[in-house]
Amino acid sequence: MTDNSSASTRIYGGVTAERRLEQRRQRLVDAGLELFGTRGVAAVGIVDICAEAGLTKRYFYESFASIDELASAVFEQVTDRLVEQVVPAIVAGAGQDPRPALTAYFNGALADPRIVRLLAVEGRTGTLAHHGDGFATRAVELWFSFTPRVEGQDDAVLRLRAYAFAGAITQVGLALHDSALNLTVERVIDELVDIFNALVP
Amino acid sequence: MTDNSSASTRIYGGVTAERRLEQRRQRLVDAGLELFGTRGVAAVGIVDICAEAGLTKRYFYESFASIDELASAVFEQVTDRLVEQVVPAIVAGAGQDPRPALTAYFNGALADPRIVRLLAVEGRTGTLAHHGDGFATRAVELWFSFTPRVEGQDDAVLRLRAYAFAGAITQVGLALHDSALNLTVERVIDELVDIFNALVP
DNA sequence: ATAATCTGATACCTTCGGGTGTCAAATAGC
DNA sequence: GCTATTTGACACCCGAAGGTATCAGATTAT
Repeated sequence: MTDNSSASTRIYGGVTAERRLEQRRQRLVDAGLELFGTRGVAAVGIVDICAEAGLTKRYFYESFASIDELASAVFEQVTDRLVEQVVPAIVAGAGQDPRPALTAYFNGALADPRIVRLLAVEGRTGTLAHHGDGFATRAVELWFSFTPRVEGQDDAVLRLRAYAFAGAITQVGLALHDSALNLTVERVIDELVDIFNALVP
Repeated sequence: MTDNSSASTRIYGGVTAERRLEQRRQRLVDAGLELFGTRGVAAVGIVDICAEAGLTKRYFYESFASIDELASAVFEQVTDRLVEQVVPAIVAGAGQDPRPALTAYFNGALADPRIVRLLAVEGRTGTLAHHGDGFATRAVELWFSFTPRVEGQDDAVLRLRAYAFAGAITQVGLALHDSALNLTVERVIDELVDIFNALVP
């Protein structure tokens, strides 16, 4: 049963109504990543989003009911893509070599200041706090699922180290952009690998 | 030359006008720590501050020109006190034993969720970003001044590790409050000491 | 060609918070 | 007791942003 049975739905510019809506929605999400990732969620209004997306309010409310709803969508899209990129790299490392995973994380997140800010700052405040917690949980679970359990090792301690490492990566990502860490990409990844090995004995 | 020469300044409730003003200002700063540290700066208005402080707008503008100005004052007071508490502990450790410093940091910052949030989240956004950077710089400089330099060691790498450790502490502080790190205070400090030693070879 | 509908711009209403001013009650000096 | 100052409460204005509605022009189906 296709949606064609609906009364009014035309083809414009050669694209389906459904697809046009989807494109507009994506433009709004892109605008959200840009503005949320640079100015911060709290400093962005609906009109700002529309201006950045090249659309009008009308199309904002077509896809979202509020700024927070858009922010959620942006956060979800960013984190979903990140997991998609990192998980295969973890599998490739086979729980032994952390380098592929860290390289993937670097390319997928640390390389983009907007994503760094979204994860490190915006994901902890306001409505996004819930999503941020969810992402942190996912990350720690990933860590657990790929870290070899040592007999007699306390789980709580492992968990603490997982959070510690997550915080370390995040802070390095922030320092990488707004201050001067005069290091090449390879150098930074090397250091992250060292830190990882230092935390997982 | 005392300020008594001024025309109009009475004693109320047994306290000087100057001191009354100072007390009101401090009540506003306290209210700021409470609200900024729980709801976040962006979600707090002037009337909220006044309600929390038990004062009216009039006395807000007596000491501050805007919410951001109050936020700056709160941040400065918190970080100043923190440095006052931690620096002697660093000196006590004599650049060898990190435990006194980490214990002091724990008691002065990690133990209070409002301060954790202020440092980890609010200090990175909006007007406070500048102050947050300043505090991070102070912390890293402290790290450098008390970390023995190894001959041939790259400064940039040391700097990266300083940021990494700062991020680790911050993240552990966050996890400590909003999720369940089932560990005693002593245990957490023990782990932080271990992580410190792992990062400073 | 004509009607239907999609689009984009803009006008409008409403709410909320910042910021200022006024006023009565309380307290201190004389 | 009487005046002046301090205080707290409240009323008011104004601009910014959210949210809704209207309208002309462009595009497509018949």
